[in-house]
Amino acid sequence: MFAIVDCNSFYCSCERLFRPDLWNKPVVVLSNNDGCIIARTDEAKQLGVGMAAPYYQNRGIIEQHKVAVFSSNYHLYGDMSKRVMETLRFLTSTKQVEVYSVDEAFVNLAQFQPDQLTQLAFQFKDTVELWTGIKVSVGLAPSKVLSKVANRLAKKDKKGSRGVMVLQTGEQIKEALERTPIEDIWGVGRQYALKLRNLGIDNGLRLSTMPIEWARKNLGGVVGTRLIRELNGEPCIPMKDPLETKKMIATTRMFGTTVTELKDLKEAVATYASRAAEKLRRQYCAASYIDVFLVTNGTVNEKYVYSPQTRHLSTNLPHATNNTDDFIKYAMPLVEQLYERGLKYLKAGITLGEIVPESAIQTNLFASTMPESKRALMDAIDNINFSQRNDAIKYAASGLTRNWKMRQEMRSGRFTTRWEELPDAH
DNA sequence: TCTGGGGTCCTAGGACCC
DNA sequence: TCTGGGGTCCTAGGACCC
Repeated sequence: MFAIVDCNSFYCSCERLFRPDLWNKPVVVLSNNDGCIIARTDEAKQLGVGMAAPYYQNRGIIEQHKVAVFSSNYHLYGDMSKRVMETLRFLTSTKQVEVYSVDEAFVNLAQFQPDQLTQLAFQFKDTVELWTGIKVSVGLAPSKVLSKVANRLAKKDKKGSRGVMVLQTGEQIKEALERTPIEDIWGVGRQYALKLRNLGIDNGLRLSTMPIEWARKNLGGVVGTRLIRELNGEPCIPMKDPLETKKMIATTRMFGTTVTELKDLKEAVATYASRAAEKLRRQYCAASYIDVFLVTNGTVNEKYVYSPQTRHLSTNLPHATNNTDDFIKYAMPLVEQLYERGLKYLKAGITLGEIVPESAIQTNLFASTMPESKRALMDAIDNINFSQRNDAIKYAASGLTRNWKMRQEMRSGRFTTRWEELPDAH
């Protein structure tokens, strides 16, 4: 059996922790650059605020109903997420918890008896809420896909289910699948939902009765066959090893305003390279492949139409590294080659690939390896930047003025990770 | 003019997830 | 005027090998 524990409107719940006056009031959180709505509470949902919808399209409703609006505050959400995950590990064991995303985790329950499960599910919920203040929904079932089905139903009917749904018997599973529209099945996205609906397959139960071979042909091969099996209670998606490292690391951002100058693009990419290198060092890895991309949108002379175009270039480094200045050194020429005067730039990003453990860096005979002192310097920069403020120390290539920097006009305090932003108690 | 039957590795792109 | 920022897995097709 598997459990999925999912935080309710996670980003909004984090904001409410420090704003008790917003309890039971509509709240939304915006994406970087304050572009889209990426989290909303039930109250905001009921007002008709769309998910992942551009902010400006919902501005009318938001202002009319005095919905509280926050820019995203990833320091706060990241820290609260850690606390939730630690609680789950405490209740089971480190090895059985798979952090699936910032606000949800799978828990492998193989070690528990069937008659303990319902009580355990409530224990997860009550303990997380007591220790962190974050409300969660819990779904339990024989496979990961079914646990997601259970979780969704628990969330939909918070009063009736008290936030917990356990699917153990065939009857329970059947009924739950019948109540789940096809597009709400984990693994069925927009394309497949359309295809399935056209075939008259409109809920989870119908999909579960389709032949495996049909799924292989029509739902993405192996992925489709796994989905059908999971719906039938056969676990096919294993728990992920928490020690596995990422295969690629990317840092990309929209610009706060339209960028046209090469200098600004280079500053932005240098900044993203620093950030990506930090992520790499945090998992004790090194990379030898860089891909830089720019997204353009028409020319400076044309009138504005939203039709973004991506261009990218990559290069292989002579040896794997996790040193920020190596990445900047190799990324800058790529930016220069990609740049074309007269275009408007919306967004840029960098992806690092060919990732290997730091300990296994294959050094090129002719390239000098990173000396000890260099790694110590990187560690020092990371520590200062984490404990003080971001970019307290940065590379000159990242620029000082940063015209392109994203907007974050409504961000709350970093209450749990910055001493100077600790909330006052009155 | 015609012309086997395997393999491997790589890239691009689709589809999905949060 | 205005549309996020990450990731994963899989397949198809081309190039190349013997």
